[in-house]
Amino acid sequence: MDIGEVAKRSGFPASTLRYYEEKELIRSTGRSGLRRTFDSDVLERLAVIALGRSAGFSLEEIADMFAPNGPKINRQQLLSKADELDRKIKQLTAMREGLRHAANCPAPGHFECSTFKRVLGLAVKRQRSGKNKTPTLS
Amino acid sequence: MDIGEVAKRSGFPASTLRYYEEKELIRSTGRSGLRRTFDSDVLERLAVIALGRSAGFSLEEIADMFAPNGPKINRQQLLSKADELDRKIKQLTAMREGLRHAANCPAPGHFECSTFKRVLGLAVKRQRSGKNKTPTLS
DNA sequence: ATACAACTTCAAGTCAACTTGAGGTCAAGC
DNA sequence: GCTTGACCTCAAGTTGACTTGAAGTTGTAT
Repeated sequence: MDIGEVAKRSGFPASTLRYYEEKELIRSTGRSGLRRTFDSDVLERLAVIALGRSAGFSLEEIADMFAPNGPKINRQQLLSKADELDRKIKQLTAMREGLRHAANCPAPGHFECSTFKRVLGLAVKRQRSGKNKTPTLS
Repeated sequence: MDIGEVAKRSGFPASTLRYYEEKELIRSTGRSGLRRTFDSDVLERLAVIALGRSAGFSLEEIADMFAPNGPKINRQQLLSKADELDRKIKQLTAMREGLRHAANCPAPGHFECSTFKRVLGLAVKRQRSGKNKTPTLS
């Protein structure tokens, strides 16, 4: 496939695909003349990238997930990413419930509502360990 | 509390807190001399912000959630944010499972593994409708 | 054969979200 | 009463993730 087709099928603009290739998140399998040709499995990779981005992961983190990282796969890293996702999922779930509650809570300043607070309390439950990227309440 | 205390308790640097105030994501309740004073409930707001950011929401989107938006609360908006979160949670769950599978899948190129692909297929299941921010497979 | 739409590179531009720095103010402890 | 450290403002700088533009090349349809 050429870049235009990948663009159409993935939803990413061609410029982004070139950018991703430069950043080594995807690979073109060759050239036909000047033009890149892509193997169709690039679409799956792009799906993972889209997923990861929407989850708030940086391109670098996503690249890490793809990384063969030496001769051995870094299962440990994958698992720890999975755990990270797990925590994020719990937080998002709490936040979702908080929003749903807020949406039909009579309190005027709905972010001050006690139910919402409680839910948040659960979400932000002290998860500090060394240097964490995202700030947490103490 | 002064800004230093908020910084310490929230994990956000003071510079970020000033920035957030400027962007009207948080409010200082007054000044003591030059110095901002914050009400302790700013900590909850900051927790929501941290949560939202980690979920990949922009500051603007988060601000929208806080917005009283006229005399009436925009429940509709909150609910639609909740739904958005719900979709995101499903995607993240799929990705988490994918990662866990990949971590102990014998396949060499683990992102090419069929189980993982299937899981992804579910995650990215056509959710297009008008202009969506995040690219999707067709 | 010619046109032209779709590709190419490379440099520069943009935007969000912060951070840093210079230069200044102030409250509290010695 | 003076030093000092934590605060202040405002402008400019940084980073990640792209996008845009200029200038050139090429596959494909007429």
